[in-house]
Amino acid sequence: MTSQTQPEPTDHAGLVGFQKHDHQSCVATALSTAETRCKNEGLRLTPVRRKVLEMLLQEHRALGAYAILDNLREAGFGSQPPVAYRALDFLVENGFVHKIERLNAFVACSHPGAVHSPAFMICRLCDSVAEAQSTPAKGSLGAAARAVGFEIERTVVEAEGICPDCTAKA
Amino acid sequence: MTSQTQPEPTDHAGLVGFQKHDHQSCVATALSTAETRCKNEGLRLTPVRRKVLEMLLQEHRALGAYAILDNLREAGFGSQPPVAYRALDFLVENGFVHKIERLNAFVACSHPGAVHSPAFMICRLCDSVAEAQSTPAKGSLGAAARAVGFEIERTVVEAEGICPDCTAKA
DNA sequence: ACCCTCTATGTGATTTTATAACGTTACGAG
DNA sequence: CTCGTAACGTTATAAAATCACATAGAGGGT
Repeated sequence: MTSQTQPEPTDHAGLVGFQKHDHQSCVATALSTAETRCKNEGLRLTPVRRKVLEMLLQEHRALGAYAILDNLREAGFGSQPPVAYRALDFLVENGFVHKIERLNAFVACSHPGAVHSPAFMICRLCDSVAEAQSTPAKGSLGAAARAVGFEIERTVVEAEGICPDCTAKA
Repeated sequence: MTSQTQPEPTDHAGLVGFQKHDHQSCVATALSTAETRCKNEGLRLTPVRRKVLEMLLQEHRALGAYAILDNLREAGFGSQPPVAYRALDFLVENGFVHKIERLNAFVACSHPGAVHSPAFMICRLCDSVAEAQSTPAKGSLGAAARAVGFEIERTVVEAEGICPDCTAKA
């Protein structure tokens, strides 16, 4: 029962932003980039945190905290919710991972390094998630905010729909 | 204990989109507009649903499902979660209410009638929520979606920050 | 009016998501 | 080495959402 909620060995692994790519090298690159950045900035990419990031990079889709926790347990880490949530907090705060509010789930960042305000495309059929850049302050929302004097600190932009793969299948 | 999680009698009542207005008449108008629309479209604005909508119109901020439920209980309706969630489902499906994903909470729609894709400004200090229009398909997200062939069905756009009122106070 | 059906409501139980609280471990600065 | 802090592990609990099933009500056809 312990792995009941764990995702299947994914077959989405070939997609980033719905496009094929060499997934193994993409994971490896992202991990080592993260390691470098942590070293430079004095952040501690501990084993739990690293494992969570690796797991999320491996899947190009959003995983719930409890799916992540199952995976951690199997890897020999602590098995209580705070273990997963703390690692996720660290990764989110430092921009390695984003939370998808719509799904109460988490994805690895596809544009590591640069500060950015991400936007997501979420396929409601296969659950894959692609990350794009958004410029929320520039559109009508930004205009509205300026008009009333609202100071934007952070934005959540998530589009739900059908990914090209699923469109093709149908 | 039953009203523990209920919101204080609000002092946000004077604001829509962070602007002063005659709140009582705004609530009354919105309610009767909803009634008319339901009649025209054969929708049933039952007592529970009406009560939930009224409650959300009264507060110009997001209420959690359990705060709503407390209020329903006090008004003599059923007191179990599905009562609130079902009313909310109806109201959201028909555009009378929006869910704020960031807060797992609900607000009355400020632009009833027209089909629209809303955007929200959420004050992290006072929790007030203002609704604006967004045109997600027109910005960089829309461009990204078209580029990869993602078909957008629905968008979540939520800005978190400080409202003009709270800025003034600080 | 009656029955029938479909929708909505009420309730208990459970699942899923997230946090609080507290003791222990271990890293890193001095 | 030792001290302070950050990270971890665990128990417990809170908050958000859904499932399952029984009852009540509204509206249509006759």
